Amino acid sequence: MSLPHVLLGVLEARPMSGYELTQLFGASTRWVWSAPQSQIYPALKKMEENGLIQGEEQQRGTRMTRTVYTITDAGLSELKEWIGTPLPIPPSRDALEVQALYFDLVPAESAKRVLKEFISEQEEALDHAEAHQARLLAKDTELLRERMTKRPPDQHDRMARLKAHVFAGHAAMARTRIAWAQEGLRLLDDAN
Amino acid sequence: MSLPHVLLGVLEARPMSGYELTQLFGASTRWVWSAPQSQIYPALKKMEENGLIQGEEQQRGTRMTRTVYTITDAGLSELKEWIGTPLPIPPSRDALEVQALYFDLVPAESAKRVLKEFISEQEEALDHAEAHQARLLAKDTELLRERMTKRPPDQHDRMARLKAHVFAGHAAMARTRIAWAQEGLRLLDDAN
DNA sequence: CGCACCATGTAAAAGGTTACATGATTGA
DNA sequence: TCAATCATGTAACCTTTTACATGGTGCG
Repeated sequence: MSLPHVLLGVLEARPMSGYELTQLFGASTRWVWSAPQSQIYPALKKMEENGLIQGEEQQRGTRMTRTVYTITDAGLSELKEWIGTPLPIPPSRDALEVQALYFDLVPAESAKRVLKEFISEQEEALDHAEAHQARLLAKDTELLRERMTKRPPDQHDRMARLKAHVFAGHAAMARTRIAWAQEGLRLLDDAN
Repeated sequence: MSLPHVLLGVLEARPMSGYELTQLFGASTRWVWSAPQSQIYPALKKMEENGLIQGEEQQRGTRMTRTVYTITDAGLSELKEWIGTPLPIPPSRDALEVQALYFDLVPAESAKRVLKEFISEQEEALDHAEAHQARLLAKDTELLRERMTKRPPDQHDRMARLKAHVFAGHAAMARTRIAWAQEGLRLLDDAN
């Protein structure tokens, strides 16, 4: 039940088309949420039916139209209510943990290959999170600027710090995971 | 594609019925994987069709039967291959992070309520992970004992340490998340 | 003209959740 | 006899993934 709320959160910054949203959510494992295009267009339609957003058709060139969606008052209050609602803990389902649980069944080399690949992915995630955190603290992202224009300047610092904190968390998690995997490499090397 | 492998991993310890497996995977958000009963029975059937496990019907009382599944050689090699295969990074999809990204839209009190609930869940997870880690290091869990009976004693320490390491990771992640949420509480309290 | 990008959809399948349904056994 | 637990399934629904499908626009 979260995708609509994530979309509302983005549209709170400014109106966007389905295409723009697919770019944001697409491919990049890097942002806080990911969703393919095939999920986004139907979601937008349903949200419009429910009155959470309002689509406006715009002409592009002669015979191409794009629909730009704006969050409605109803959408904004739905979003605010959701943000303040404690959600049920999602069930844990981490395949790497399962693999690690059974590392004793395979040659140390195989297990180490899995961990090393994981470490390099997490290092990339760490870099990305730190970079984004810095950009937010510097108030140097497009969406944050859009959001700030609608709010009194004395709130801008707090907005930036709260958003940066999410990516600080991302980074901290990546560091913890890397340390865990490195300890795993050490354990695998230990003579039995 | 992971549920069958998780089931294989458990059945590597000893043969079990669908019922026993549902107990293990049930409800408890606490173990490494969770799955409802309605997923487990069909999965077992399919795995038997694929020759990964072998079911044996046992009589219970007069007119009740249970099917106990044993991992086959094919199942064991499938499991081992999977354990050594680096898996694609799952897309990030953490609803709390999305909420936190928009905490500036709601009263600090609402946001703090969400974080506090999260902290107490994570504290519980932390306790559980530490306890399980200790139990594994002490070689004091039923399944680990079963597994050790099939392996030379000089491997037992390594088995226990590798499995304990998974829960050490769980614990480390919980600690990181708690620290993150506490920093969030501080930021929310900061005057704008 | 051709290529990169803009723009929007549908369909099929897989994975997961919740609810419904049924009955036997064990022990207090 | 009553309740807790043992034991196994199906059905409907929702979410997510992968793939297919189509065409316009802008620029070099």
